[in-house]
Amino acid sequence: MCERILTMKLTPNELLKLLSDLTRLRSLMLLMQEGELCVCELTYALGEIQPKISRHLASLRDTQVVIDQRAGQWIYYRINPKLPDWATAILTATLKGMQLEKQFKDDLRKLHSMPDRPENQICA
Amino acid sequence: MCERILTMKLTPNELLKLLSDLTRLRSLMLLMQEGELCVCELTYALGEIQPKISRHLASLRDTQVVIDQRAGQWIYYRINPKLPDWATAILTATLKGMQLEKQFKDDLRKLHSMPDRPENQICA
DNA sequence: TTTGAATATTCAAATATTTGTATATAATAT
DNA sequence: ATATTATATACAAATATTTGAATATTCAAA
Repeated sequence: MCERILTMKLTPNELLKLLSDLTRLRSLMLLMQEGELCVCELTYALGEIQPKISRHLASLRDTQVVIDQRAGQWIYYRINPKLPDWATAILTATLKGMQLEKQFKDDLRKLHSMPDRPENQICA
Repeated sequence: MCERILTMKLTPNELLKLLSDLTRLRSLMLLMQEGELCVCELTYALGEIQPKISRHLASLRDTQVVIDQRAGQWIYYRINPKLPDWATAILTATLKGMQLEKQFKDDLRKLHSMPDRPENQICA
């Protein structure tokens, strides 16, 4: 009997506002590249404090740009696979641009160098 | 002898910040759709005051997302044709999303209904 | 050379967004 | 139960952005 809001409409302006913040942008681009990451991985990769990452992920979750899934003590985030085509196209084009940026390369390197990185066997 | 700054690098974050403001977004989308518009056309189509439009166009010009060209008393703006591929792809995808929005359709309709619309024979 | 129309700029006020710090919740292991 | 780890949230302070109003500039026509 648990209803869901299925009619939430994401507008281009809303998505672009979310992408305009560097912390959210970096997080989203890592999710685009890696598929699925937990909060502690993003926190480590970006070198930011945990509440900051959590807050930004919450705004992405609230707008359904990302979805989350708990696995024990970890919560994994990924890009919502049901985004409209135009939104996916914006994210893909943005990733192309980000892949040219030193900061993005550094973020990826940092992520892969994380010690005791939790293993995510969630993705179906 | 007039030198130009040719080495200005637009980053994804910078472009996305520009796209995050609704007035700039609406202006850019009209430019995407129509090719070339002067300040008074954008002012009329968006129903905003002129200084507001001018200010936002200035920020787009300063970052070279758009270029301008004077024709008598009018100044025509258009998307910079030399944008990097990823940036063009973001704008194209955004247009796809905007074309679904009532506001964008209204803006276009308003533009086309403008009385005494200046004729722009600039585009080479 | 004055007038009017189009556009640009300045700047302080209003508004929106992001941040750090502290604290809360939830799951796991002991 | 208690401690520990991961994550979320609240809220005021700090920061950034946008706005309106006034004014300046530029061009063309008279």
